[in-house]
Amino acid sequence: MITETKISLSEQTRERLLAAARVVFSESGFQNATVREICRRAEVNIAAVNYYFNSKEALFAATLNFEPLLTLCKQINQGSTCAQERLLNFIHDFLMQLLDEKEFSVQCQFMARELAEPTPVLGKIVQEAIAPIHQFVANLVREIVGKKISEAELRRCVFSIFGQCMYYRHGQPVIQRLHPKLRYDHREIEAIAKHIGDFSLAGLKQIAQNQCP
Amino acid sequence: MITETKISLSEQTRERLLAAARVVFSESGFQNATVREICRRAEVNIAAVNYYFNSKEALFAATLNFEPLLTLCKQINQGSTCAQERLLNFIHDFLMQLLDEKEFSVQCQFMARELAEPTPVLGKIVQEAIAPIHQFVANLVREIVGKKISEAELRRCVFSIFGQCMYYRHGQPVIQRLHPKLRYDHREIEAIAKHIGDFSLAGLKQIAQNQCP
DNA sequence: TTTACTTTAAAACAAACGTTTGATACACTT
DNA sequence: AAGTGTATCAAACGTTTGTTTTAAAGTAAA
Repeated sequence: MITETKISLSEQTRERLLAAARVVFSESGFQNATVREICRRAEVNIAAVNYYFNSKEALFAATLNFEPLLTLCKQINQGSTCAQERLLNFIHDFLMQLLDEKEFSVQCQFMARELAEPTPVLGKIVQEAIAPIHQFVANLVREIVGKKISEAELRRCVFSIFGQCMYYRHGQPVIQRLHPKLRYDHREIEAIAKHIGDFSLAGLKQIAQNQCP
Repeated sequence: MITETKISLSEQTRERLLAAARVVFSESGFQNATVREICRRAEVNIAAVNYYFNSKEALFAATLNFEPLLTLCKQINQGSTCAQERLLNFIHDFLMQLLDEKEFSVQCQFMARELAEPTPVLGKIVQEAIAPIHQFVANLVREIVGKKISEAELRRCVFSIFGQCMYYRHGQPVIQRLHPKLRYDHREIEAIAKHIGDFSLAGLKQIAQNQCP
């Protein structure tokens, strides 16, 4: 049992490091985040990063866990509603994970940040998270607009939906200056989700009409 | 006249510095761009940056010139077509400036980059460029959907339009991995502009219906 | 207690950054 | 011809970064 205590102590610092890393990385991004700041918040020595993980980059990779994002897609797929309804649900849940600061879902923010400033682990993130949920939305869109849509146009529809969602996160520094009073509270996120949902469904319907006139 | 020669030589290095800075800043962003790289490309000494400008930041501020972006808005306003048509024109021209690598319009890319990684001159950029063109699009949207729309909903419409456009630039590293063959040539940009235009006009019509049922 | 191993700690390392220095070359004025 | 101010240059400065080192402390087994 003493062994367990020792391991658990060691695991404690490892976990503290991971927790602090998640926070700092999501706040400052991979590049701006410093190992010193992470260790300071975790209250561990600077050398701990290279002791438990081998590098800052490996620590960053270790903080990645996109399961909640992917289970979101699965759960929505299991719901037996129509494609339109599922798309609305996805937009809502995705925005919640993306914008709600209270909810613990830093993974989504990593994904968002990676779009703008790619890090060495971008490949992993694209493969494990971004590609699957893009595919998920692409499937929904194809169901909605019909199978006659071309690959290129389908891709643009997916980009239109993600672009609208991501702008609220990417543009946050700018949006904050344009509209200082705007806060992403629960009510605002609901309103944004409804807007993007309505806007996109109407857009998709138009694209569908363009395809088979 | 000898004085003129001397001054013009001096101006030459100053201009070479500015030109190189525009390129490097737009390629790598403010933070990632190094003074050494800028000077290397301009073929001037490192000290030139702090000699002609006082700092890297002031050099960056000196590269900013949003006139072409604002004249774009004015030109579109002078056209006497309907609001829908003017919005389509704006989306097209904006995307051209944003995505076309051949056309020399780094300013738009600065604006885009600033969204994701704000620099100390973000305030200036928001004030001089982003706020005006957001206002420009907001006016167009209000013309299209009618005056009953709330400020909040109007804001979301503008974000939807810019979000769609910006995603192609912000998401470029990711998009490149998702669709390696995709290139932003002239034809592709035209297709993107048409897609976002159709998608958005349909979205706006839907929002208008929501407002006055 | 002694031994072997793991974990922590402070300090130093090497590299990269923006910036500054001090010397040098040049053009122009007096 | 001497003096003045400007432009350029190589070199170094002071920080900050991720990483490594080296030794001490702690822990479990012999």
